[in-house]
Amino acid sequence: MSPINLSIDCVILGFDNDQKLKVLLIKKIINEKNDYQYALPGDLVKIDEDLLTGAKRILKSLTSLDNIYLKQFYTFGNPNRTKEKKDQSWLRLYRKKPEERVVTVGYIALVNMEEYVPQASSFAFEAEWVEVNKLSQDLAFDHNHILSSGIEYLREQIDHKLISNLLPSKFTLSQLQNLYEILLDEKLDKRNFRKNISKIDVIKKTNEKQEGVAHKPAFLYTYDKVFKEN
Amino acid sequence: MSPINLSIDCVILGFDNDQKLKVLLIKKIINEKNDYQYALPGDLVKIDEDLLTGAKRILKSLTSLDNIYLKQFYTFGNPNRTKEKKDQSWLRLYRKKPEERVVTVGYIALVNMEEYVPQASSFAFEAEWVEVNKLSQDLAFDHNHILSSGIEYLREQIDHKLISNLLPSKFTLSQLQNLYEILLDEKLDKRNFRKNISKIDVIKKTNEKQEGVAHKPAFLYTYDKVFKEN
DNA sequence: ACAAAAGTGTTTTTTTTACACCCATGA
DNA sequence: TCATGGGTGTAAAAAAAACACTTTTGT
Repeated sequence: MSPINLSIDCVILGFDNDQKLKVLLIKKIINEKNDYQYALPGDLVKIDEDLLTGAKRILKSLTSLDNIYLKQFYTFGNPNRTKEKKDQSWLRLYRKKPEERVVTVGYIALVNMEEYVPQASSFAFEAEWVEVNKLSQDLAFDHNHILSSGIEYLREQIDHKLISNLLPSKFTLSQLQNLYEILLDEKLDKRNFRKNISKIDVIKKTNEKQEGVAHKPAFLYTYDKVFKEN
Repeated sequence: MSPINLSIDCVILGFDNDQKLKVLLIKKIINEKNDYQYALPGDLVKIDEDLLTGAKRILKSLTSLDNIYLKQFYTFGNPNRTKEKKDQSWLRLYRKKPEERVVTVGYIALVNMEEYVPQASSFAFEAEWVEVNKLSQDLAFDHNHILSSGIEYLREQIDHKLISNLLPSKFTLSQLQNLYEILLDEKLDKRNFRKNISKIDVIKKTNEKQEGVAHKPAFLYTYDKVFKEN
């Protein structure tokens, strides 16, 4: 039985105040003419590394993002997922055995685009935020499918560990509501939203307020320290 | 980079009318003295087989269970998950490279113990239903952990595809309620339960009734045909 | 003084829970 | 006729949804 390669692909979703959900993609050179292809940051797992450790290493090596909370969401094992013509060129350049099957484990994270600024390295010659809604249907391998599975996973049950990673350490309730609205893709009522948030005991109000805004400054909130550390 | 082996492990939960949740385990011979070890049915994925196809093949080859709806729930990749002493003996007997790392994808199913009667084959010399609550803490590899993850996954959101596989094609609402109570491990109110079920549009009442029972016969219900086929 | 976002409570509607008796059958 | 599980509705409580005005700041 010949070997199956194992890789990890990271769905990194970014958010800033422009109301658009973005995904972090890398550009990969696929031939000597410097043609490129967009892909999720991903690579092979090392022989002795835990999957989560691998996910963090790969993400850092391709985009320099570090200290990100990543969560496994699904494993993609279609035997033909790397066999399409569009993908062979890159595989032949970078993989010792480009014809071999690759099963990939999907990890997801949310990050604050202002706090985490990606810098391409390794075989990524660029790392770029792309608006999810404007995404063309031609990512590498089955990455369009992996991306939509990741987003779907996220919407199914909002995960405060993921969210707390995205937000700055102190944030306003409007920022949080904004994020929910983008993730859920629906408008929420401000008063009801605040009632609900007040029931979440890992979110705490601080005494601090926004500064330098041309309106009534909002109180800042934070995720419980213990919660963030686990 | 030396290869990573990929396997699949199946958490098959069984249910009959004795009110106990059971898991299907196989017995594996671990040495020449015929000592054995309990394990979840699982084996290596073939080089060119889809994960779901592999899960079905492996389950069938070890227990002869066929035509089971299986669902992927998590991938377990701790590099030491097969490295414990207790597991080396079996690995040396059956695996070409017993020292190599194995990442395993967990699949889960629910089956009707009366309809699906396991028969051991391949390296399983027995296939046996074991009550989950009475399970000793010494399954092969990290299978205790995989089993509890599977059960937790199931409880988090009841999946009617899994449930419809478990139940006979026609069932009473008491059978269904019984199943919910075992899965959720709590008593449910009969009237409220029926109100809720009536809102699930893939569950349909038939005109048929139970026969040969020493009490008022219950109407039989069924999952929508289209639903079962997808 | 004005523009901009912050903050705050009450009523209505919907959903969920609690609860008890008669019915049809086989033994 | 008795034991067994089947089947049904309503009221109370809890949760969710709808809704508008005043406040604080910078310009």
